[in-house]
Amino acid sequence: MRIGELAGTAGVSVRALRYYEEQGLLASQRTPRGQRTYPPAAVDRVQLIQQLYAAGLSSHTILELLPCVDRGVSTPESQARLAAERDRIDRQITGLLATRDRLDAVIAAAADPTHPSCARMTS
Amino acid sequence: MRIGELAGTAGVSVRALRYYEEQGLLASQRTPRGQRTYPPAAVDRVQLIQQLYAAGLSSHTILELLPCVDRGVSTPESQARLAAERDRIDRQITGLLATRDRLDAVIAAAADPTHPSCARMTS
DNA sequence: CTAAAACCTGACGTTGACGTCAGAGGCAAG
DNA sequence: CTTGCCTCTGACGTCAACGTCAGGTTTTAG
Repeated sequence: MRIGELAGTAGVSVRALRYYEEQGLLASQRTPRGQRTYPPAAVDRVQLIQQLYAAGLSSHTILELLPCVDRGVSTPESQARLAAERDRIDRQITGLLATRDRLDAVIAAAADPTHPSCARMTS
Repeated sequence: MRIGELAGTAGVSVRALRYYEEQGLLASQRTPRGQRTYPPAAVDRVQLIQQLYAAGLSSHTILELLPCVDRGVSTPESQARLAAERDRIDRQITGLLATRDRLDAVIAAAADPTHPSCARMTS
């Protein structure tokens, strides 16, 4: 498949795919005229990259961990990095849970007429 | 308290506090000579701001939601924004949980000698 | 009183993951 | 053949939350 189709299927921009290649995260075959070609498996690969970006990993870190996550190839360094990122994500989840609960409490307080710390017009 | 003490207590930089004030997130009294002064409650305020930043909210959004979270003052717009941000955080948590589980699986696979998809030197 | 430390206001620099534009070429349909 | 869409490289633009530096004032310790 060509780059436009991959972008549409994986839900990212064409620019993003070229950027991933530039960062060494995504390989491509080239036609004799220089156009990029991808195997179907590239869709999963791109979505994995997106998932790791969404978790706050940088291009550099993803580059280090991709062989590990994608094909199980690992070194002591990548294992340590992997564990470190896992812990970071874990702390991030903990913080987000606390924030969500705090927002929930505010929402509940605003919806509760018996405890309006704010001015309500429901009379 | 002055800005340096607040920064040290709340765990942020002096520059960040000035930035928060610039964004309208943090008020300060001024001495006759122009130095900023804060009440003790500013510590909690700053930590709340930090918590919201860490949850991915922008300065603009925090500005909109701070009266709501901090003092329960709310409008229909801020309530909608609040619910939207809560849902976004919820989806973010879901995604992070999936990512964490994926990393855990990779870590477990690497530590498991009975299923080494990678090359191991443990002979 | 003096020197260090803290504070002030601008204002430019940083970083990462792309967006966007320019200019040139490639590819299937009619 | 040509029209219109897709693709290419290269390079500058963006945006947010600060970092950092310059040049000057204020507060504090001794």
